[in-house]
Amino acid sequence: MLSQVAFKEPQVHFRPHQFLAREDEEPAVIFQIDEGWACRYRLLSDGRRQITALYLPGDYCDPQWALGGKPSQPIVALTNVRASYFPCSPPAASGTGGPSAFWLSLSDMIERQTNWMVTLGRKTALERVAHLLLDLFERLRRSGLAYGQQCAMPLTQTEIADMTGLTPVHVNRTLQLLRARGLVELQAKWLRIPDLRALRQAAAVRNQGATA
Amino acid sequence: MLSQVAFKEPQVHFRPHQFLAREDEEPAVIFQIDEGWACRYRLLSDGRRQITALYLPGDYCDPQWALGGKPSQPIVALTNVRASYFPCSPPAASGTGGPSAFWLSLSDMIERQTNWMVTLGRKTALERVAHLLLDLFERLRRSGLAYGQQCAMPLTQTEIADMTGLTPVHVNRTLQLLRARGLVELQAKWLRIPDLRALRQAAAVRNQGATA
DNA sequence: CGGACTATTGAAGACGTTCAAGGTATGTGG
DNA sequence: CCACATACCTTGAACGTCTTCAATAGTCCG
Repeated sequence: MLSQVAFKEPQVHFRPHQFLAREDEEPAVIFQIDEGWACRYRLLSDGRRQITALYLPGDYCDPQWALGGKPSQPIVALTNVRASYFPCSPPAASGTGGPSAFWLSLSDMIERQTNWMVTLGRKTALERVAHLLLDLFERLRRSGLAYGQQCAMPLTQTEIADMTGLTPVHVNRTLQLLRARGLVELQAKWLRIPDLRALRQAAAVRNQGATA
Repeated sequence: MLSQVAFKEPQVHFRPHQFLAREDEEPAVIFQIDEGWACRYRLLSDGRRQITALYLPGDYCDPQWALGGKPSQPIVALTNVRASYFPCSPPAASGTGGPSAFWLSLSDMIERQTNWMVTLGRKTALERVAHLLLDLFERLRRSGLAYGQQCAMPLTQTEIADMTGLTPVHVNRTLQLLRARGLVELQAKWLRIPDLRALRQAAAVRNQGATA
């Protein structure tokens, strides 16, 4: 599939549920998502699923592959995805002054992963869902994909459950609680956050610098 | 690699509860643990604590610092710790054939972190504690610090609770369950695993290659 | 020997799960 | 345009795992 080399940036498309990478398969390339959402996950033998990373436009997928080793978890498209790709060797190796954007993005991902360990280990359902919605909004905003206080939110409640370590039923009830408290407006795959500060507090996350 | 530097390496010692690094403080050096255990954690405003990484002998602390950015979580010694240290720039940048041991260790750490997200999000108390003990044993064994089926286990039940996202009380009960089922023997800070395969199954982890 | 931390036990309660059913939206082919 | 299928969302009730609170016993170390 990837063998077709184009003149410009090589690009590739995926439909929902299509795999960008499979478990234990040597990755041929690293993707950069141009449009759409994807996720990495692990399935336990009895069907329990945990999503361990979400890839949004601009994200590398997966930066870790540049360090060597096969992907231990599959990556699948959640929506239609358009992506560029390039060889697995780190783009423009470090050493040239500051760390490149690529390595910074790896650092970001590790940081985000660490924050999620805290959320999964110690937070209530409300805090978990709040953290997720907040995370999505702020990442999309940094990429210029937020419009005022709004952004896209294509995840189903089952997918939210698999990110937050809850059941879909309880995610449903938790979203109702968040709506009832006026912390989020969420409908038709579109998210609006009336009061970012309030949601941050509800998510029990450290106050990031940017408040604008 | 780093442990084989001929001339005297600079070394430091830490006592239990002493900080190796504080939050938001520019790290001056990267440590390599020579002896003892340390951990990274985050504290929520109401006192909930989640440990997000455990550093055992041989581990770098923290490899992520080579990518730039300040540590967002403190690192504290759990036991007496002896450590070497060196500047934060990545030791012997990559490009010389395969990735260096340093980068592989970063890759290991990311992998371990991802596995912990699955455990914290989707596993029962028994599976969590089993996973932790298994993880410790296998890491120590790889460093030659296991003796047959046994290894040191200096963590208190409260520390186990802060790793597994449980309460100390429930950790206590879960350990009793593990003992009653003959999956672990644990006393006087010493761990024995009678049947590694059985414990792996109880932990619901993917079967690693090495079974010996 | 005293004090602080660690481990253990019991009882009550909360948060989230499970099971089951019904309702709503979306897309497809006739 | 409708009938139908599939996925997604919503609601209720019962249950279970883990938490919380509280008290006692054990261990370490000056």
